[in-house]
Amino acid sequence: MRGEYSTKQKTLILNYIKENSAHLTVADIVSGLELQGVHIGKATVYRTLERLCESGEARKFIVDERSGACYQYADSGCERHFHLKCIRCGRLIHLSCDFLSGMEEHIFHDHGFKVSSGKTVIYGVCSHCSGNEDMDSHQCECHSSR
Amino acid sequence: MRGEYSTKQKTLILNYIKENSAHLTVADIVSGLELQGVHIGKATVYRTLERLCESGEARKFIVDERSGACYQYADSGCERHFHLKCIRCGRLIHLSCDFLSGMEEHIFHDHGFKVSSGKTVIYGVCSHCSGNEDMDSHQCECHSSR
DNA sequence: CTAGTTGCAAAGAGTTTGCATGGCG
DNA sequence: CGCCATGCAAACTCTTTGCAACTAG
Repeated sequence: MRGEYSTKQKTLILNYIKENSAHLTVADIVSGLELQGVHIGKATVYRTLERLCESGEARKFIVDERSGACYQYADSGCERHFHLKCIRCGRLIHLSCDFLSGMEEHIFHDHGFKVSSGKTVIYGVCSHCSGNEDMDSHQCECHSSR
Repeated sequence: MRGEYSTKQKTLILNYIKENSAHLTVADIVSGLELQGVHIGKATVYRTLERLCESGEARKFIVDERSGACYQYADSGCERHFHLKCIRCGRLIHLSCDFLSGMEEHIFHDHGFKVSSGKTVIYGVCSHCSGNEDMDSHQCECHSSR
């Protein structure tokens, strides 16, 4: 019996992340709505996003544990393919190709692990970001320091 | 002129993560050393690990923002392996196999995306838990973290 | 001796929780 | 009206920082 109400706040939050395709932190959402004259407590935003993630309407990313989790609107087709998240620009890339489907098969058959591609996010640097920056000065991977 | 001292604490921490192939949180390291009768302040552990990551002797990754970052001794191609996280029991599985290295290559060459395998965690259900496949409401007994 | 390191505790940042009030159905 | 959701603030957790004492080179 999952009686879930559809409240004003939930609608506002969902619309906000729907209209802002970039990844948003909880703070972004709170202050963004504030600019529109809407005040929603951050606890509510956390709790609402949690429910939206459970229902698959939103997706959560952890790019850097320091700056907090990011959320993004997730449309319905996202269950079947992988997501690549650029740790530079925050862009989310939907990637569905046969190779990755094969990978899923491989992991399942050879390692006994049933991959949930909808939940999995592959982190890295997108072509846009890696091309526009000089390769020597950035260590995108092995440096979590800052 | 980066004179970096080689202190007793740094050696102890490095040895500890070297001998424990598992992923360790800062708390794990502090309490693990405590059991050996060695006391090192956690601030020191954080600072030392940061330096070890910079020098490439350790690496850091984030599985779940709630439980904190994990550190691991960096050797034997650890940059090349992925982590599988069971969404049922919370177990973390190291997966290094040629297929996945191939996947990384594929994503880079065909999609222009430089994968950061250290930051990436593949979610799904491990072989231990998949005996009772029932994604929404079931929980198997192998609960570990949190 | 000098500069890097350690330890402790306090400060930060992000997230969660307790509890009373308010709103959906 | 019952139950879920909201808001606020306090509580929590992990991590960082300030500062005095300490130590490797």
